[in-house]
Amino acid sequence: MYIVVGATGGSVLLTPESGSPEVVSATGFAAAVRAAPPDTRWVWDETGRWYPDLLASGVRVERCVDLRLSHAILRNSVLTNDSELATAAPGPWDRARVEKREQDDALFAIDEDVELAGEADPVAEWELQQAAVAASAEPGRIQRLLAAESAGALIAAEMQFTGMPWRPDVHDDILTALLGRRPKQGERPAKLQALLDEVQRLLDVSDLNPDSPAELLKGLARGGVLATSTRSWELKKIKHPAIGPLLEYKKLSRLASANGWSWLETWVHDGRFRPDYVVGGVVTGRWATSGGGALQLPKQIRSAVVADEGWKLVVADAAQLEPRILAAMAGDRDMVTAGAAGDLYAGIVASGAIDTREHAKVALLGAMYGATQGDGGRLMPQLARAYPKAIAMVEDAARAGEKGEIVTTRLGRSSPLPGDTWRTLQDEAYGEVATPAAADRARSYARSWGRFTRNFIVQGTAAEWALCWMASLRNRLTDLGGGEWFVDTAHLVFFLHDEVVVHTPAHLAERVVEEVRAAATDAGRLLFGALPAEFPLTVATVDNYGQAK
DNA sequence: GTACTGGGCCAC
DNA sequence: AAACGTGGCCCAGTAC
Repeated sequence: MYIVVGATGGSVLLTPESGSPEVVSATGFAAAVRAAPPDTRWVWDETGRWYPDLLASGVRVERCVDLRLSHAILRNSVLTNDSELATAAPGPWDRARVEKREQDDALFAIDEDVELAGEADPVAEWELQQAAVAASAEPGRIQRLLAAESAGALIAAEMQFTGMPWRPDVHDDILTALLGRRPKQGERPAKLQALLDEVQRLLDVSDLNPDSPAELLKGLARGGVLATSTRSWELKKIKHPAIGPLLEYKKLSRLASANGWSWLETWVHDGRFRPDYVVGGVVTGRWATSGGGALQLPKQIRSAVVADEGWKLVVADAAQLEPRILAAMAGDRDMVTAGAAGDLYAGIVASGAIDTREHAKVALLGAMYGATQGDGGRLMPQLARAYPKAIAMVEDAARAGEKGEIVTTRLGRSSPLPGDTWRTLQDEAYGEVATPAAADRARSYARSWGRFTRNFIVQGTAAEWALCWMASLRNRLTDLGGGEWFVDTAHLVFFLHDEVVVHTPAHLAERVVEEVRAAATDAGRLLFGALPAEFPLTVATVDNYGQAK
């Protein structure tokens, strides 16, 4: 049974599947959720607008429908493109998510432009969405995607609520060891200054400014070092005594500016790092984060993520996820078999298709990214001979993109159409006044969009697998129990594309490991049914995140 | 002061 | 080895 949640004035309007609507206060809403049967599906406009307050009141929601996220999928999906929802003009359900800051300003207060009584009525939208799914050629497919996306929204809110355990003292120790003591505002950390002094001395350029690429290039030139750019991998090729300390300066300088003391003060509070996850924030369906750079935590500082006393971190990542997704969605049994024993790349070598593991890896990555040069590009024909179905699938996706067509993931997330510039360029290339240069440019843009669609189907389907994995894991962790929710129970605290971190009481850790693996099997079945595609995990039970991998 | 862009680098 | 996908963030430089 579902209950649609809407706002009316300062109150909450609850419209159940059967029975009459009810108006409750904000606090009454939390009580109503607590009192409802646990399998109630709460249908609301946006999870980030309702769930944080419920969590703060100690109320957990098992299932929801996030109408905004679902709307975005249904509007674009080829599986529902005939629906009333998809053919209507863009409306309030197409707006961007409510920013967290705005939510803080006005918790249950309603903005004029998102007034729910009118055209943004969640009851009407919910009906349109159900109709769109029901009329779809494959309702089960899109249904699973919507369920996974909404579960993801709940998980994102819960992870932000609990936060990832973070020890500022350990972080500070790491910074101090690498950079020296925390400097005064506007000063360079001691070790950075020492490295810079050395670079300037070795180049004999006393005013070299390392922090501006353009200035650095000029400074290097004055010291007799001719570089074409200041990229680390370019500088590495140059033999000069100043290059070593310069590269070290760049590395440490990045750490200081991106994840240094000011990051710590801004993003870690009360021993927790609480990133703002943006579910479906990437076109492919991957998550993004806003603020704190949670998806780019450098390995250098991961040991500051320390389990609480008496707790453990279970860190699990899906090994070679994207190539396995490619094999499974293409139904390429030979490639699936190559991955069955554990290491897919080793399996490809064992099958005789490619000579070394390293070559197998770059060839496969090249197939998914659209490599044309280097080892990746060179090995493609070999890979295509050994695994024709898998390679044909990504090649077809690339050809579709080059023609400006839409491609779709396993569960039904469709790619956007290329923009106006793209179309104009293509049209010009075939027009009356076409020049060779225009044709080249058009071809280059077309190929570029082909690489996007090629990657979209794999990355997007991998994102679906990861959502199903997490959704299943969340249910399994709930079933594990252990006491008061979050206080005594294992829960997700971090997600990174193909990797999860569970914070768990130490005595539950072994069972969490089993559930994480079982959830991966669930995800494989949800996406690929009976096809025996393996999605092995690397799992580590550790005291700090730095010990994993 | 704010808004935007490009260079660079971190993650997957 | 360095060109091949998705991002975010920081910084410097520039335009307004």
